[in-house]
Amino acid sequence: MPEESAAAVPAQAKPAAPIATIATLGQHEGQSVTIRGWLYNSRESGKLLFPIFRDGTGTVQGVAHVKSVSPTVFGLLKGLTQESSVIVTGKVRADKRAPGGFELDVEDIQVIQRVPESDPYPITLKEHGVDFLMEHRHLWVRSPRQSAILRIRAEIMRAAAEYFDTNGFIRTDPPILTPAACEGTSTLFPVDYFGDPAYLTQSGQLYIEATALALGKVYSFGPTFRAEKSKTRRHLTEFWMVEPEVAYCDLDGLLELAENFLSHIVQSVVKNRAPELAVIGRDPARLQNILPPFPRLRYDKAVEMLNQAHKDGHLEAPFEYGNDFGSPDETWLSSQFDRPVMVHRYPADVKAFYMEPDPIDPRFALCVDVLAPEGYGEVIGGSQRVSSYELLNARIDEHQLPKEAFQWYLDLRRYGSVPHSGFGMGIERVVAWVCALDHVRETIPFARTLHRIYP
RNA sequence: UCCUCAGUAGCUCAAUGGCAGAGCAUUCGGCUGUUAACCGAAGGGUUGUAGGUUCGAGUCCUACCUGAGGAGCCA
Repeated sequence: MPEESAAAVPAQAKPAAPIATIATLGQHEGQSVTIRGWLYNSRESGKLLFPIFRDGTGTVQGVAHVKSVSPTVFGLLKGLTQESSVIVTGKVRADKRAPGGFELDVEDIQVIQRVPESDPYPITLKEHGVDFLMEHRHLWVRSPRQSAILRIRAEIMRAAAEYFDTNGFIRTDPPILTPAACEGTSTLFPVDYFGDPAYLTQSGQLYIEATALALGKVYSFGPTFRAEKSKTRRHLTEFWMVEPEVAYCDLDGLLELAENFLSHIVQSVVKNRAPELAVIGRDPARLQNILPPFPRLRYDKAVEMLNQAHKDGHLEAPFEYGNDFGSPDETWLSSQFDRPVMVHRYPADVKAFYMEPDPIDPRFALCVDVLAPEGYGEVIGGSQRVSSYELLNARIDEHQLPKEAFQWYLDLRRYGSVPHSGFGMGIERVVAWVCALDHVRETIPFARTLHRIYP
């Protein structure tokens, strides 16, 4: 700790009690412990005070009676302001009335910084609007609900990396600054690269195809950027994506990978983040059900379902065969299953240039979209990649992509081309689904959306 | 880019074209088991901006600004 910080602590005797976190108070029942945190809220009833402390791991209610603590401690606690930082010592006591099962009988307290009444903490315990909360995101993340979501996000990211790291994948992160588009240039953020145009990556896929042909099984994990002017509950301009790419893997192998990967992530959250799921009110029963195999659904069959749904009045617009699914279509489809549904073999015309055509019927692409249940829609998009040099070359021409920029990508088909497959999974959409959130802006510490880049 | 909705106290929201209001927060007082504690009192306003209609505009009209939801596109 820097000396300035140490000097800011009131000159009192060091607390004799061991440091503990609120999440592990149950291990210290009957003992005195020290909590380092903040005042979340305070209820006062005359000579009896109920300060609620938080420390990032949870919240606990303290109890302080005027006769049970020193006049100094009582004076510090009485009228203490929300979010003042405190180091508090007290005895852990089991109490049926406490939401977490334990209370803290306060013995001593140091106020590290007292929030002044003249400039109170802006986020009260009452309701707030979206705009206000996003303007104060740097403080909003302190709320128990937001903290729990960020803990679940961290678990999802940890479990994703764990799955690949323990299944023979090598992490190879692609560049974030790129010379050209992966699929067209309209949705890229341009940057000035020493006088030359460059762009922030919108997918690492092309690069990890290269490392997959070097290392066999690889994955990347990092931020991606899309300058799409989308204003919906599932879009961010900056989001995190995890992308595996596997040499000698076909579409069937990719589907197996996707269902095993996704269920590992969800089961890890159920196992390791049960308290957080409880804080946000998410029923773990719906998540425990997310086990392989996931249902497979051909595009043709999905279209039949959508047409029937339109006839039955569940969907407003009739679905036109050959199109990609719109948001309402995806939402309806994904709400028909109790686990993620894997829609495969879309018409090649509506899909990306690098997707391998189905040898049985080349009008369809060997691709898959994994739609999360409960109406959350697409969380994974992937495909088997074109492995033929001639076909890929022709596709690049058809899509009028700059041939020069793709020479290195074509090299992958010149020298030892093999069937290979991969997918991308958007972390924020998975977090939104696992946490049952209304909007992805709560799934990332500082969301970047259209028209919002502060704080 | 298009469609729809919203902007009033620090926050969440009321106010038939006719005196600018409430709850929370803040301040003061009360309360020995409170669970977004409660009870009493006080302070707090250029109604997003600029025009217009009207005896009179928070309210109606026009433009703009800001935000939200959705479409398209995507993970």
